[in-house]
Amino acid sequence: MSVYTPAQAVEETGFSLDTLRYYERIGLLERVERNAAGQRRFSDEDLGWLGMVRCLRDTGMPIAEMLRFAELVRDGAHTIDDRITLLEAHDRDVEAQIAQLQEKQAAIQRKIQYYRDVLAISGASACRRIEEPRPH
Amino acid sequence: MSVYTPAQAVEETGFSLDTLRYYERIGLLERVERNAAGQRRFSDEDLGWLGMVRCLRDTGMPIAEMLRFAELVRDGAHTIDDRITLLEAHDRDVEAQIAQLQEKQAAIQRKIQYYRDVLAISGASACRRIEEPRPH
DNA sequence: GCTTGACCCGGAGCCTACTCCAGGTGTCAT
DNA sequence: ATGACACCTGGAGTAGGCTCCGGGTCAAGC
Repeated sequence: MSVYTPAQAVEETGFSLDTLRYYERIGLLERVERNAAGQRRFSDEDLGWLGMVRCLRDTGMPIAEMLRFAELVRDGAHTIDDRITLLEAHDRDVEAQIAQLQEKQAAIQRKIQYYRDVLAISGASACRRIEEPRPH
Repeated sequence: MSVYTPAQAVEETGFSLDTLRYYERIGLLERVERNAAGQRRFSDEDLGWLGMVRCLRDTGMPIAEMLRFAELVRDGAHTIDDRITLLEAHDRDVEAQIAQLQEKQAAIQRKIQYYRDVLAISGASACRRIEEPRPH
């Protein structure tokens, strides 16, 4: 059970201090404790939650939906079904993102190979003229 | 060698008409032909390029970098090395995105499983008290 | 006792990538 | 010939997600 200064929270979470304050303002992060001087002291729980936020954010969940999730968490144990439903939907979403990235990546790699072929042909001394059927 | 009305181009590319006009304005798409009445007539080449743009956009390339790529394409065959370099960098970027998504997805799935376990335990009649070590 | 540095707050500003608007034009069916 | 419709233009506005600013407060070292 330790506490963390703002600088330490930045270090641990990878969010900027401005972002942490922003998340607190919009209610994505519950009001963080303050010391006597009014400075934030983050708890392990805060950092745990921020880890979850990072995970959701990095997988493309919009803030509005993270807020819905935060609300469910705040509302207690009887929302666990709903949390599962939300996370499952997001999981499917991430799955789709991965599939789409892989598909487009293959296209990019084909394009790279196409360019390599163009270079190889134009470099071959026997063949000075270059056909460029798809010029981009 | 066919031409496409704006509505057909929207259909084929999946971009909105506003987006197509926006891309033309910023130079991501070269000036599209107009008919006598001033209306756009998209060519196969335009649609091919837009396919590339969609691919790059969907894999997270920012517009500024797509503009760099567009410039290389416009500058002709001697920029093919640079195009390969750019696309290879992007390919690595996409690879990293996929890896990161997979990693975070695993964390989400663990969280879902954790919630399922909580439900299972709290549902078991022998055990009314719920331990929630990580309450989110 | 004074500066430096880390932090506070509310509010304004910014960047990206569109998206919408107002007013106008050409085409076609009724 | 009169709508309805698809489209045009330049410019303004929007949404999401931060990021920066100005003015102020404490604590610590010199």
